[in-house]
Amino acid sequence: MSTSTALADIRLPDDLPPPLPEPAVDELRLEAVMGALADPLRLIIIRKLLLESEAYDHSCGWFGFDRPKSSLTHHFKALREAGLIRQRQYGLERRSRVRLEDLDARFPGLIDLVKAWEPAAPIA
Amino acid sequence: MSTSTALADIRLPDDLPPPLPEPAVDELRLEAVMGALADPLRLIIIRKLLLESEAYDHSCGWFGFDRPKSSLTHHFKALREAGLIRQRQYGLERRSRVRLEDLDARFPGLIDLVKAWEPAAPIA
DNA sequence: ATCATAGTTCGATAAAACTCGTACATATCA
DNA sequence: TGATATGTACGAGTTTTATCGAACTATGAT
Repeated sequence: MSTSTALADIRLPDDLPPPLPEPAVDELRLEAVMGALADPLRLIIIRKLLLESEAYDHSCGWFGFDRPKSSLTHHFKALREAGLIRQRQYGLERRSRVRLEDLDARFPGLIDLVKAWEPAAPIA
Repeated sequence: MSTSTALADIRLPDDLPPPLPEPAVDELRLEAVMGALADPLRLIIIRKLLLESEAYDHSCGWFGFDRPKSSLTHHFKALREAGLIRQRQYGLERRSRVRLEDLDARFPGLIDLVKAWEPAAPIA
């Protein structure tokens, strides 16, 4: 769980770009999270991040959705503002990851529901 | 878990009024369930049924919401059509219960999320 | 029969949310 | 410097959802 010393709990900037604005853990609201997951495309996004991302964050394009860019921006923003994903700017790309620890802390079991979900129909 | 004989597993009509139209277990959709739970009032309904109902089904009025009746009809219907509650007509009243077994079977862990939820503000 | 009760249905309005085109901003690379 | 790639911001059109009043239905009691 922790590294060798207690001081290791002080996280250094870690060289990562800072996350885009997002709700803090204690600001996460179940109703907002549910609302964000009420959309099939957004469920696909989260599920794909959970099942197929190998420890890397992924840009919008990685998902391969055949949708206008402005639509994708809309959905990724919805996920970020509900607290489901964290986004960081890497040069041109804005990469996303699921806020696993935060979600597990506030809503244990939620992530498993998304993992187990099967889309009704391929949505692209 | 079971009663004395195997034949007891054949459930007799049980003298209950038939449930209003509802999706079958295998028709339950996570996105629909999430959508139904994205509303604070509907979360309150489910949570109150989970925590305060002593093995009885409860009518609309039992909840004590200060809202027009047509609004309550709307929300109870939304919950029923998403598969979260089962409703039966008892004379004048239409009593509701959470579809616990069905939800546990399809979305294990979901109910616990609602149980643990705390409303941001009293909604009435 | 009359009356009150519990809830529905309909219709209108208003507020959100989704979808997408266009224009824009910025980083990377030749 | 200019071209390209990733993604945002804004705005319009469309759809969905919420809210609520008013009229209605059906049950149960007096």
